[in-house]
Amino acid sequence: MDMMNDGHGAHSTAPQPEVRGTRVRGTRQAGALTAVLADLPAFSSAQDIHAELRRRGERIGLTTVYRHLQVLAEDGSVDTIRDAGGETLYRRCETVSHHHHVTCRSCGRSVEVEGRAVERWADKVAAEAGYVDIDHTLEIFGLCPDCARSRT
Amino acid sequence: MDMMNDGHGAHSTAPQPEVRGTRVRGTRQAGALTAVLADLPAFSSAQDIHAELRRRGERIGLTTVYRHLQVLAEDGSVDTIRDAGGETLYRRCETVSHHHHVTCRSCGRSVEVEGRAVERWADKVAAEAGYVDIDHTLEIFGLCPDCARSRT
DNA sequence: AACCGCAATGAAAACCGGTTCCATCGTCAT
DNA sequence: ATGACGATGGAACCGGTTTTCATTGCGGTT
Repeated sequence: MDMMNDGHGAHSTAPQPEVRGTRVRGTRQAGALTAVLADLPAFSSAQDIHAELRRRGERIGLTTVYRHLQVLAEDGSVDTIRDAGGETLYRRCETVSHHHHVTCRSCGRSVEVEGRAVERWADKVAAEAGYVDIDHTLEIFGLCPDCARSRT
Repeated sequence: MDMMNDGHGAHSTAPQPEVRGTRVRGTRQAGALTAVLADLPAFSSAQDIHAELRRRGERIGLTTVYRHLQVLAEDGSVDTIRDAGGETLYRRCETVSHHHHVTCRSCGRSVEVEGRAVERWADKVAAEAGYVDIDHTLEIFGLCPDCARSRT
């Protein structure tokens, strides 16, 4: 049931891990994906990212895109959110600490916001109810200035 | 997503609405589903709800369960959340006003909590970023007392 | 009670995002 | 250059949800 993007469960693996002898290989595809992620300012679906890679002339399979995004998400290199349709969206992570997003439901652009107060609140109410091992998800959606304007 | 309320809230919008002539029909299936929802205290998937209906000897199709849950969710008669696997879970709504849930990730049982403070916070930070038409999703997961105990 | 129209139903098929298989490819240490 | 093994990717698969469409049955009418 649950075991996907958990709350940063395991301690990290460095960007370029090196597990005794065998190390992560630098492939053309991995580099291209990283490059595209660096360019995309908005949360995008794996399929959109794959399409963008193809648009740029990269030869890369959808499977590979999914695989890399999964790993990057575990690393904390990319943030993930679920849109209203349940689809997972990805974007390069800007800040390391825990944060939330205000995302444009039209274009996907988002800004990161601190959420310490909310976290404390969540932990508090959950604890009051007797729950333990608490985790939470919080996403804020709206229309960014640009999209709001062009929608008048 | 979009409201599909007929623009005639004229008379009775009761459990058994009858808007002008022929509209919502009182079917065996609809009743059974409502009954099961009334009994289930935890967030359950459409498939689980369907299984429970069958267990009770009801003849009802999975499609119908999905359709009803969809409508009830729009009505606000049932609350919905997404579990970690992206599956939608349903539960009868207890309080009318806006609220959030502290849900057990093991058994699905949940308690409703007020969230005015969080809402204000969400609206504030979003507004500061220039976003409008703000909406948000917030779910808290943990282990309920019972599940925490039996997990020693 | 018999009749009818249309909403409701539901089995099967379509859909869809995402994952797994596995044969092949390409990197990197030697 | 060579070989081993990780990386790749097209196809098959998976599971939840929606759509299709022929059939059913609720309810008002005759």
